[in-house]
Amino acid sequence: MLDVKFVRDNMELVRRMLTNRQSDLDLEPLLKLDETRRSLLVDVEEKKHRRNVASEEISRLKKEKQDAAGLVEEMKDLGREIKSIDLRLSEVEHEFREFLLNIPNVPHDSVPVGRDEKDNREIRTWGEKPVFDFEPAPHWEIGEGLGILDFERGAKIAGARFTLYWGAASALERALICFMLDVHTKRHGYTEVMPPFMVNSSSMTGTGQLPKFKDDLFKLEGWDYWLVPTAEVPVTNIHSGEILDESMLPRCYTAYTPCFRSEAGSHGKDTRGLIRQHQFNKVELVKLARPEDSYDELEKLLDNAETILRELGIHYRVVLLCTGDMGFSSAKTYDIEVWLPGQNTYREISSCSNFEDFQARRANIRFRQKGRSRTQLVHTLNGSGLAVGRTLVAILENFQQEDGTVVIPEVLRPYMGNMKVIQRGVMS
RNA sequence: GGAGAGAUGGCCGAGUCGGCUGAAGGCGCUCGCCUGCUAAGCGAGUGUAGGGUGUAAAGCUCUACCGAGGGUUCGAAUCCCUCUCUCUCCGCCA
Repeated sequence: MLDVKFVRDNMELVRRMLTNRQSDLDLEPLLKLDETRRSLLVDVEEKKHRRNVASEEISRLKKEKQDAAGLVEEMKDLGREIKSIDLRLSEVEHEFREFLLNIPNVPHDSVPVGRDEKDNREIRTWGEKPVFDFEPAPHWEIGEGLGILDFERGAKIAGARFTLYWGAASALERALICFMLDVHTKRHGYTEVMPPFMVNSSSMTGTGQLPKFKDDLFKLEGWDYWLVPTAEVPVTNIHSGEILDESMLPRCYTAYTPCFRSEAGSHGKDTRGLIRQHQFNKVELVKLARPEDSYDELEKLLDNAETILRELGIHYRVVLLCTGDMGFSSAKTYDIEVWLPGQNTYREISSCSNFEDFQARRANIRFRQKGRSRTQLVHTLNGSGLAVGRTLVAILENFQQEDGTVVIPEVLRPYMGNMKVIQRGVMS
């Protein structure tokens, strides 16, 4: 959520921002609502003041045993007026807030202006595409061939976009989670948390999933509970409504959670394999930082996420998203795209963003600086570190051998009872 | 699921028959004084948000907030209703 005062004072900038984001949102209604809201506020507050003064007067008169009936009558009328203005005010305020909640964040100056993913800017690459002396297979063929990924039964148990892992695949998934958490906690200094996997509407609004992206979420019938689409939601909201001490910043949290997404609007896209599932595992990195540090923290967070792929020895590239391709809440986003030889393409495996104070204003996360009386909003950041399912995909495709087996990266072997190669399993 | 107790400022904790209580008292914290050092002592200050005024900061001023929402009343932390959360006991359960 943007600050109204900022919108009011920077109309041209905000309009340009909306154009750059390919949005045709008209800001006029917002200004109108803001004006109405403030004039009602001035009116009702003045009336409340009068009432407060009169109430004291009544109390005084009564103490002195004098007649206050006239004043009481007058105040009855005033009370009715106040009530009706308050009612209108709350309607206007609600509408006003809804509008504000639907305006996307302003991209940082360093973000390239562009239409779609074709205008994203490649920042760097790491490693090289592996060379095969055979035709590399896509992961679904490898997984089914080894008997460790069972798409048919996943669909039978739940439906499309659900997969059953067997044996080495589930062990590998578990190993990846442990490995990632260990790297981030022991080497990068993050604190591990395990949050609720369902959250309420207020948390979803805090990080920006609601109200605009309701259709992408799974909601529990009869409850104000939503399945988390990413750990970003519960973890960023850990400090919602709190005022932190400056000495506590930056806060660096890492969390493993499953993620649930409806994938509405992507019918027919990535239907094969593990790329686009309704449920997948992810290790997330979340930071709360001082505004002046947040862009340095973003670079560090990005590097922390890249470390995982470097340790695994898998080729990737880092891409800076352009204005037209960025997420709604983000001010700047880097995607890490991993190389998938079986599909001859790069796929997003992590998205690292600085939201500046956009989420903090919604979730009301502030901090107090020594020597300053005003509280300030923190900056929030997050990134995948990494998407576990897609990492498993990358391992299968990058380390596959001609006989259909897959070599396990060195760093994961201690987590898998020193298994070196995934052989054909016992799916039955 | 059944029975009961509670929710007040950073923390503890008072709020009488509704009125000058944004909230006593204590602790903590900040600044100053005092003191070989430390401890103790003394003095002052110490919530958040929004609006108006101000070029801005400061300041001044108003409004709201005692779990949340609604009601009664000229006026509610205080009375009434609904909800949420916490705690205790019983039952059930991984």
